[in-house]
Amino acid sequence: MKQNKNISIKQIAQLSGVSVATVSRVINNNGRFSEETRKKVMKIIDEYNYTTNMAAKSLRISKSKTIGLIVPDVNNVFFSELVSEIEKYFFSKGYSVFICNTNQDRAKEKSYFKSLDSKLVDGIICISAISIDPAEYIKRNIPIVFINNKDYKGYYYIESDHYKGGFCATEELINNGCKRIVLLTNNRNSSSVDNKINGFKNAMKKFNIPIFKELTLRLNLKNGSFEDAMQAINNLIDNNIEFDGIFATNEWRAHGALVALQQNNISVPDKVKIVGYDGTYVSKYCNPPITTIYQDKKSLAFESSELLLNLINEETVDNNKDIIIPIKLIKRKTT
Amino acid sequence: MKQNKNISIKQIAQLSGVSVATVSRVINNNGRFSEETRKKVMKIIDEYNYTTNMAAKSLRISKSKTIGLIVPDVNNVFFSELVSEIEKYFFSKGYSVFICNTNQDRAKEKSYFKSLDSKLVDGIICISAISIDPAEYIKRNIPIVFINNKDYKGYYYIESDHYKGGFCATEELINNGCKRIVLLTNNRNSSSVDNKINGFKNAMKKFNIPIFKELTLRLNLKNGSFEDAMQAINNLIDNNIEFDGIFATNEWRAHGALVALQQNNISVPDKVKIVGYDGTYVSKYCNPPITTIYQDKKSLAFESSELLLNLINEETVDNNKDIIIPIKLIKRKTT
DNA sequence: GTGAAAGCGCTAACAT
DNA sequence: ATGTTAGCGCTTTCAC
Repeated sequence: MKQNKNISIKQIAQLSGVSVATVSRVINNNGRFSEETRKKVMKIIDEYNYTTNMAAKSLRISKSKTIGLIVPDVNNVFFSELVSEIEKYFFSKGYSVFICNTNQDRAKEKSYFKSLDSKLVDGIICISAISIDPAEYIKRNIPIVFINNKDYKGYYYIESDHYKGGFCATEELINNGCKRIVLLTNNRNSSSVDNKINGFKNAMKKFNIPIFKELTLRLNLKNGSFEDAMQAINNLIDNNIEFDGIFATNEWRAHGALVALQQNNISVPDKVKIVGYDGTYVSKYCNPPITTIYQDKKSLAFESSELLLNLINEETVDNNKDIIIPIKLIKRKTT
Repeated sequence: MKQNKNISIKQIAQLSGVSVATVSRVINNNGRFSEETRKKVMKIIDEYNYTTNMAAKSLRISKSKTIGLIVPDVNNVFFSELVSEIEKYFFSKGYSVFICNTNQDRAKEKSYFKSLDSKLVDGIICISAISIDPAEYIKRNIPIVFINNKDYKGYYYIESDHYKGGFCATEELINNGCKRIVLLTNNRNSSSVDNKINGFKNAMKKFNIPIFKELTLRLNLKNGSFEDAMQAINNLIDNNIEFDGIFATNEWRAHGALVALQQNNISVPDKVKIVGYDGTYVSKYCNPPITTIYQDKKSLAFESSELLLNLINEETVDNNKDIIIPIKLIKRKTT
């Protein structure tokens, strides 16, 4: 490295005695240059430790080797696992990723769509429970892939088999003798929640177990899933509402429920059984570990990343716009 | 919005009957235009829902309204809390952030430095245990701020008071009667680990408690902190090495130790006391909750973000290159 | 207060 | 195989 300031193609051209076009061809390996010139040019490039100015390149080719990743909350393990897998994939392909945390805030999400568009990202992966239709905010024709969300038509989406997830979770409780099952979920209407609930309902129906209104808890997120779930279960106990099973649609809720029961000296799984959802370390390392529905985060991340990259590269893509990833039940100590 | 394709300043100029220079002045509020022209121009801008092409702007002004955030592993709560706080801060200032997960991989970190440089980020925040001196890979003169790492000279850094953290953790164990204290940490030599260890040693010295070599466990990260810590503690037990206190330098290790003890029916805190480090929900929600040293993640994130932004804006910055954030002991059920 | 024009670093069409 | 050149969209200097 001869100097600290970055060098441009123009200067490389001068230093190596060729034209800028040739330098560009060498750099991008576009052919139409001799081996000899390649060496000359590469020598200078190495010597000066040249790196391309991506702003200029992006401006010129309208691609940025950059994607946007929209996520409700990196702070939640389930999402952070997806983030790290997606980042890993795109890093390996030479892309950088903008992390866009929405905190379920529509205005923020909107603003991020605009900003990603203006920064010329080549594509977007959107993991978001409530989200908005990007079409209004993205002017350029770039691909967008949704994870666990098919609320908007016309996009590609990848999701876990939430219907089956809801069904299996419920079935597990029923198979273990539960008759009064609490559904512990949020109050959002999104395809993933809907599917879990449908699975729950159909399992209940199949085994002729009644669904009680007072046991159907659709929590409004206030203090975080854990605290809200704890409080909700405490409410049931305080009001002497009986229950012997809990299906929680994420693991913070499952864990909150578990802790509430323990604090009230209600034995798990003897008196009450619990099934959680996601398959993160929350259910794995708590005490006792919680039976859960495992979402395959690696596949979710891989399939969506690969699909997005194919769409970016305009490779022919399977016409099926919906990829469903199987879930599985992990039996542990709460059922 | 009249059309889907994005519109350029040139077209806005034509549509509003002024020059591109004037449009640019209006957009950037640079003065030297009349209120009347402002209205004319803004009307077209709104009508066509114009957004600036950041690649072009970046190229021109050599700034991108973008920062890089280098982090060992978003998947670890401690880091993800920092990430989400930093992202929130920069979003509010109109910046986007590139998430760069290094997984402690030097090559990846190197590669990210280059790529961030070539994408014209305006600054970098680096949270990284082992890291490399960025100077070699960043050609442009942009500010870089380190969190919890002062291994490289000449940069600004923000860190928790790890010396005091190590000291307080150890003191807490000693005050609770521990005589044979296990130090459970990693085998990296970084300023933050060194400081924790110094705090540990000085506390031991102050109270005249001997440090035993067989209790000084500097783990090589293999299966994750939790698993490695579990195994290390199991090793001690299997080899009949006595101990009555554990200072773990993060909470996964503290939790792993706790679980290992529980599986061996060793009562915590009766037989062995544990103090962890970081102050995430890992120590808060496990059973029993673990006494820990709390790092103020919000302050860490805020101070480093604000400092970086000031440096980017070339505002005069306190000459002190080292900001130390106080830690505190959170007493819970394991001491 | 406004406009013309240069140029940031790059690619690609066209010419040779 | 190589060079010339236009132009991506923007800001900014300079002239008026």
